[in-house]
Amino acid sequence: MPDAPKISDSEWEVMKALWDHEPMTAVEVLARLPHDQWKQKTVNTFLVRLETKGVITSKRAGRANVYRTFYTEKECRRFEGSQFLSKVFRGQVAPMMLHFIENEELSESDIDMLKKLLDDRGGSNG
Amino acid sequence: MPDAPKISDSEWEVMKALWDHEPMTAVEVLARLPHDQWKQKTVNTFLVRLETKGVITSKRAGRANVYRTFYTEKECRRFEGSQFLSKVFRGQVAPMMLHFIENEELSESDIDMLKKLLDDRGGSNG
DNA sequence: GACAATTGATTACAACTGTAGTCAATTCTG
DNA sequence: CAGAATTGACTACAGTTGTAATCAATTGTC
Repeated sequence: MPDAPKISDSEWEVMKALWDHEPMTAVEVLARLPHDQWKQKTVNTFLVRLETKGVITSKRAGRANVYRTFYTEKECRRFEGSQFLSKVFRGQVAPMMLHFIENEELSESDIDMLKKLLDDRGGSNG
Repeated sequence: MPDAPKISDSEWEVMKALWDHEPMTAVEVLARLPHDQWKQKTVNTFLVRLETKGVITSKRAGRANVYRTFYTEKECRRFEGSQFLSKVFRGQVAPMMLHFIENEELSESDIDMLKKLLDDRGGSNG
């Protein structure tokens, strides 16, 4: 998978809607987004831009365009994740993990799950 | 601490240099950045913009402006981190952690450290 | 003191983003 | 078929970002 192009904040919202229910028309995408977040035309613009960037594709079906994603959410997360890691945490994974452990809410079961995952990845304090 | 304003990718590079060695003049900031990344004038622009945004401050010292940060790296990480989390991982911390565990390099000692941290946060699989 | 060097202030300019509106073609509807 | 409704295409326009150059003031240098 080649590097996904840069997806803006608003475009990410559209992408998440699309990943959840693709394929969709522009009207359907709007309906899937939080109410009153954008006008229909705004969503249209985002879809056009995303297609221009090569992140989604479209096909005419009757009167409307039907859109579907070209990259998976996982792929885009990989791209954005490594960008974020290097920009904000200087590429240092452990400090980043520490940050999130300290700053975000983790349930007991989240913690258990993560510990199990870390066990699978090795280390000796399991 | 109020919410830090949005810091762009390039501005983050400047901020990291500043956090490491503040206070600095524009010339010193450039010297601290990876060689040939930007021209002096470009770095100047970033510093001006960061000050306009209220992320750094400056004081005239002789012929040059001396800059220092207004927000700590930790504060900015909190802001960017939660933005990233909600944008890319829909606010779900555990899937995000899982993603990084699966996609980024973690040394044995990183893993041990993280497990200890998780132990301190609770959970039963310690 | 005249000229050179330094450095901030101001200006430039295109691409990307957020947020739509207008125009025009297509398609229902009666 | 004529008018209404739908929907894509195109256009708009300001703010942000990347990337500097020019202009002007200040400060060394001989």
